[in-house]
Amino acid sequence: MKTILLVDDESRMLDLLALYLTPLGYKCVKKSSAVDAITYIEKNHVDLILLDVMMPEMDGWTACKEFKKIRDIPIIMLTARSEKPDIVKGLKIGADDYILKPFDEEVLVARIEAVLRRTTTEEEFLSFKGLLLKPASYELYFEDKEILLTPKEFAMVQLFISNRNKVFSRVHLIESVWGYGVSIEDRTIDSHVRNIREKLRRAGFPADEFLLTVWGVGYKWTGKE
Amino acid sequence: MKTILLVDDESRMLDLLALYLTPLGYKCVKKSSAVDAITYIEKNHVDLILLDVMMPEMDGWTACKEFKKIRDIPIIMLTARSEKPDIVKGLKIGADDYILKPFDEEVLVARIEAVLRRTTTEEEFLSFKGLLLKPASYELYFEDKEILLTPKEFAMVQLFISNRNKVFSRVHLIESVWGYGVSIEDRTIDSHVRNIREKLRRAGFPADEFLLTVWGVGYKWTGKE
DNA sequence: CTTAAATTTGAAGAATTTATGCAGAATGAG
DNA sequence: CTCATTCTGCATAAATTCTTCAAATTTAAG
Repeated sequence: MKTILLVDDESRMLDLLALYLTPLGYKCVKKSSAVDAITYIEKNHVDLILLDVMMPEMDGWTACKEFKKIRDIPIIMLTARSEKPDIVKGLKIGADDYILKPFDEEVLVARIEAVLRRTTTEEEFLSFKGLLLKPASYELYFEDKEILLTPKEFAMVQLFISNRNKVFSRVHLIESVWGYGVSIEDRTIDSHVRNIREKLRRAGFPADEFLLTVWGVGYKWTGKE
Repeated sequence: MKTILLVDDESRMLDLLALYLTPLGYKCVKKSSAVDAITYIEKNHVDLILLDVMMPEMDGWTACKEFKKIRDIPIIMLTARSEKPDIVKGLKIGADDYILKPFDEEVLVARIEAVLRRTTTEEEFLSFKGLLLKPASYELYFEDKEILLTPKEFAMVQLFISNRNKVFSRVHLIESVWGYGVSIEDRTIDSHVRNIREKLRRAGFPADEFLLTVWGVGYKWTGKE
């Protein structure tokens, strides 16, 4: 069962959304502020966030960025404004889609399903030759020894391990880990790769055999099973 | 380079779309009817279709279904800002996204890139008499032995193997591998060809039988299967 | 068989890309 | 606010690839 986090300052809207979605088999969690939502996300599993753009304390754009910092959960923005800059803004910040208010049930459901369909690939944990990566708790182990990774490092390792043998260009890495439209120097990627290798090595994992440099192209994690 | 097929009965709209997209490096193909579009799709590679909903002979919904029958190409519908139920209709039929008219350049591009990013499939591979080339991982094998290629070498081998029996002039090779407008000596091509042959030969693959010199013209990769 | 043109080959410098050390900036916790 | 961590990116060195030249060789044609 998928969990959808509803974030809106109007309780009427929260009720309405839950009314539509609960009968379809979604577990709905209502939060009336971004702050509450963040607190919830940090400790619970959420499959999708429905986020109202216009809220008093923290606006939707800021909230969206904050959510993405914590974990990469798909976000659909609910916006009353149909102005184009906002749409672009949302997509660049990392929103996966947006729905214009007022909406009708069909639009809502179609959008939600579309987003879930294309983002649902999360696994409980990833393992690779003694490495055990738990996305939910942000933990990485090598033979029961924990390797402490920073958020960026973790995101990169996760991306690599779940896409083995695929070469990622630095641009691609930036888009995947930092998000669309973020400008980061290529050398910064190198720095993170170095740190990852270092940490893995120090834990006893032969990083140099698996996290490879593809000269002139990017990096890839090699190896089968 | 990605190819975008533009389908609209209004030539002004076709021109406008192409005007936006061509400078961004997309190859645009304009068709003024769904029928023409279908004919084109059947015989050509297309990465994305921008499809206007309102057209005289065959409407966008029908067209969308017809396109999907031929091949699963991502489709973005261009739809008037008024009709909301249509959005659902489109998504259910198989459209990947929609753009409301009138749109501006930023929205258009953001949408297109978003769709391309999430529909671009990968991990095809090319094989040829014991050779196995994997573009996604930048790997080339001959009978389970890996052959390490540099970026230029890899691009050339990929080009040759995917265009067997076709003669490439040095000028053509430069345009394909280095890109338009890059000035490179013809001899440089020869050097790369030599290095490729050398590496293949050393791995046990009879390169001299397949990567042939066409005297006075260029090079070609020969062979069927 | 001879000659001119094209290609192959060897070698080396040029150019590009990556690794690494380091430090300031940004971020987050208390 | 202060301190610790993380992020970012520069500078330099090291590694790899790219490009070109020129000599040797091969090819096509008369």
